[in-house]
Amino acid sequence: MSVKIPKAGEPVRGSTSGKPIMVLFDLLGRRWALGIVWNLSTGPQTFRALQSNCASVSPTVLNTRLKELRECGIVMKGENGYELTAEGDELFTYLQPLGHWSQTWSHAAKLKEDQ
Amino acid sequence: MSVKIPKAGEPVRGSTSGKPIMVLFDLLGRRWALGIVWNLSTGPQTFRALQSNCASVSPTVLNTRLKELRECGIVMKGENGYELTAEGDELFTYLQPLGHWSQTWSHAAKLKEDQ
DNA sequence: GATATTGCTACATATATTGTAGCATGTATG
DNA sequence: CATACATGCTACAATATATGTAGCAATATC
Repeated sequence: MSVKIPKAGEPVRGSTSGKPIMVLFDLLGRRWALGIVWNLSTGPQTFRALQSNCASVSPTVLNTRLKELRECGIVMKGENGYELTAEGDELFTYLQPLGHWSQTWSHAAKLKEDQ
Repeated sequence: MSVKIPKAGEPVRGSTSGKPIMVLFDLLGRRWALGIVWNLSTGPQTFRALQSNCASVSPTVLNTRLKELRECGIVMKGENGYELTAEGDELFTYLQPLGHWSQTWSHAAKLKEDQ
């Protein structure tokens, strides 16, 4: 069974629009996809390194995600293992602000929980 | 069976760190979560409206996602259906640039495919 | 009080993810 | 050369999640 990889301009999992943003969301809305991009932002990593940084990801899924991300031009295989492409790097710059936001969000969530 | 909802500061699905960004990624890395936030950014929507905007989402999953997003303070129920909270709105402002980026990305992917 | 719309729940089926084992290849070490 | 270790996977069973369809209860509309 081959993995369905979202292609630009093509419908994705039921979305008949094929809107690029929905294609992207479909890709990133798979387990560990965001985490992989995030982890690779600090530089190339071997398969095993990624595996231990993405805590509980199974090699099966890691490999599947890496395949998908490679086919979509976000990740590539280099000398030192897997790394972000120029595009992947650009994507990361848009993801990065979420790091800071998530902290304030998490803080707010905690306060609410403590009430 | 209750849905495990990521809580700030708590470990998530095997990630023992509980880093906020990983908590957020765990939440957003579930099917349709990103799409729901995106769709709600234009204003409140009824359950059924959301359902038809998120093409193939099943009511089961839509309801599960909405519950999760509500518990995490990103979505709330208002007079006119579901809508983003102030925090959700803020999250969206960080997501928004991805809309434009996804278009150039999709374009690049197409060119590559055509070679 | 009949009809329509909305917000779901139920449930069977299909798909995705996890967790563990382990193999093939490459490189370093005796 | 042998053997030991790391790396990049694949296989596969068990479990969790998502889809698709049906339909029900509650409210609004005629």
